[in-house]
Amino acid sequence: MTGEDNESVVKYLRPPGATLEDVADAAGVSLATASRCLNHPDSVRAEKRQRILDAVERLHYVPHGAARALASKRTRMIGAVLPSLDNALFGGALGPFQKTLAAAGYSVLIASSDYDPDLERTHIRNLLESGVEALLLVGALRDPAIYQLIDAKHIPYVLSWVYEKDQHHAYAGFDNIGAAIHLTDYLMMLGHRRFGVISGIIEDNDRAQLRLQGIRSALNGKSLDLDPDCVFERQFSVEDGREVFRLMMSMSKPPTAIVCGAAPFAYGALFEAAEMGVRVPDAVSVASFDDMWLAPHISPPLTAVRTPRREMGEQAARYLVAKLEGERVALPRALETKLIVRKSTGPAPFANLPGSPPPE
Amino acid sequence: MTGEDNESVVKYLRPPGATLEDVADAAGVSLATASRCLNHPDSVRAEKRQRILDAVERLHYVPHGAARALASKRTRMIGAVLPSLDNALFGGALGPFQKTLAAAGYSVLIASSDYDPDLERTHIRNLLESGVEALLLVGALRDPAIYQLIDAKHIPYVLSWVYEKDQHHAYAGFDNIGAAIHLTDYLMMLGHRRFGVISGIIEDNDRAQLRLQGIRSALNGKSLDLDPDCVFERQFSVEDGREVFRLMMSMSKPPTAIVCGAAPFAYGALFEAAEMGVRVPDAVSVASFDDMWLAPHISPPLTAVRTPRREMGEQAARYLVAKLEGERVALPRALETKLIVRKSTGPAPFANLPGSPPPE
DNA sequence: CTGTTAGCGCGTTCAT
DNA sequence: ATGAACGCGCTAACAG
Repeated sequence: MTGEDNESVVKYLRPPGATLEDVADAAGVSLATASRCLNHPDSVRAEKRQRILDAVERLHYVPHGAARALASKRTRMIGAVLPSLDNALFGGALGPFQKTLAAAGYSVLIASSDYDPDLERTHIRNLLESGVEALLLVGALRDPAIYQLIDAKHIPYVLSWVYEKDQHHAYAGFDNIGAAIHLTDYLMMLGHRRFGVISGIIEDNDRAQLRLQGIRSALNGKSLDLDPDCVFERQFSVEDGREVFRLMMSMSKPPTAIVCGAAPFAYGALFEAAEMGVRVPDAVSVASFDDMWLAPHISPPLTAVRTPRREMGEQAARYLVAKLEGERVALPRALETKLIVRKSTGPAPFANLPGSPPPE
Repeated sequence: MTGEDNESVVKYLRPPGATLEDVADAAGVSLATASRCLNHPDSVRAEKRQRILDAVERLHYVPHGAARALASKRTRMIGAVLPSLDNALFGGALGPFQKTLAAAGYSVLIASSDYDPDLERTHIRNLLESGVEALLLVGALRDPAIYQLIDAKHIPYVLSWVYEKDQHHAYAGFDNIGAAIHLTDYLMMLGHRRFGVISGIIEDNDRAQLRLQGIRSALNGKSLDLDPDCVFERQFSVEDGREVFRLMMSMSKPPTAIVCGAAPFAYGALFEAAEMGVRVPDAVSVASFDDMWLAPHISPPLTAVRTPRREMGEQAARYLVAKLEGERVALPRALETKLIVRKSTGPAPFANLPGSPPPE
């Protein structure tokens, strides 16, 4: 790429901006006093304080974060590694997370893992090196070595999008299994017995695993099984939703209810249904995780599980701040999901009423 | 504390985490050599290098970012202040931005301004204090004092989402006026003469200003005027899009073409049209900025201007990295927008062919 | 190639 | 209330 000739290596050097010492000199006080003035204003006589503040203003003094961090052992930075930044899903948590932290005086360093465990590990490491005082991660499933790495630094972290009752981690999340069971139960109550599932890629994604597990569990509870042929694993995309829907409808015995592990799948299914002339929910019901802004507007309006994205971001932020401020805080509790029933789900075709067994 | 052999007493007092000195000791080399080993591996004899790397491994050594930053004057952090993180719009640039930077060894500190200039100023200041080596901002319109602040630090920055030919700033953006003109011209070519506009809040938002300006300019080019009563300024939301659409349709002389400054407005308009039974594009055409994933799927598929979000993120990242690496780089060129014509736009009702004046 | 040394800019004891 | 001095952990000359 660029030349290796050592003498022409251009380095980035920050031209010396004003330092606290400059400010101190300009104000005719000692470095120590200037420092106090900025960090503990009350411990400095008003008169000098004014002089110092004036100098700060005049010299356009900006504190040097690294120096401050080194001396105080505080960076006031918090890291967040999310699977993706490109969509509204994780942004829905990241925004509030950042906002809450900013209000408390913290900055946030972000990185996206692209659903790649190795990339995530790398980013976590880098964030740790950058000196983040805490971490926000998504999901709990990762190499234990990563947790060791974090623990070795003794920094607090929160796992979002999942929740376990154990004490191993702090969670700012919800019960994926429970939500999936709830959704599936609702569908079964409508008479559905044959289910189709469009899931995200299971590997390395515990949210997807848990949701699938919940669906199976609910089915088993009614002595039903999830036909493996009816479970499709795809990358999150509308197109894949469309494709899988088409696939399902072409089966000899299509499912009467389709559960989508994420919103794009459901949108795709609904769009494809409209295009194919398949009536939803008359011919087939479609339900989804992640109630997003589009859900109430799409046709038919989508029945979906609201995942508490804003709440996760805020709760995670509050928890971490409390931890960092040294407060004794309890582990956050599970956040609620809510099944929002709209028009994309209805009674199973030929459904018997609840109570009478399905025809078989 | 019992059984402390004198050797470990010192360490005991130290904060968690091995330091480079510990590594050096453990490897039986000097601090300097250990440092070199990590930063310029080739300048250390293979044998010692191995010993050092082993020690690093064994002690779980993690470099101390702040210390490194202080000594090297490099933080390898880049800041980004976006109006919002909650939606896919800015995420569409942020993701690629972060990815590109990560590949080059940089981390990104983010903050959302919520379209609030004061908040933005605060965040920029904080990022500067945090030691970011460069900045990504959205739009060019802000208090000159902010640019002075940034310039005082001599750090490079890029303005995204807008583009000007001047040399004052580096842009990773596109020509909002040109895109708006192009879109409006297209609509006029279809015979439209009476336009409605749903714009974002103009104040402090130059993208919105520019787009409106472009629409006006195109109209003026055909000796037409934009009726002030047909211009609505709203917060970006589907609901506002719906509301404004309803308002417009209830006018005595409704516009035959609606230009939306952002996607949510267009979605809202289309949803509301469907609900009201207003036929698009037969009764009214709807077009929008920001071609997003939904555009091709919504009904009718939305005619929209594709804004180069990914490209902006990548170009901004590449430019900043090049700058920071000391390369002589030209200011980035304007990125292309593209009008994607779909089914939401069509000939104006009762339209005369291009050339013959509209009935009046 | 390697070790010694001098800071980087600031917070924080200590004295006063 | 204030100042002098030390050191945070590391990089980058500078010698050897």
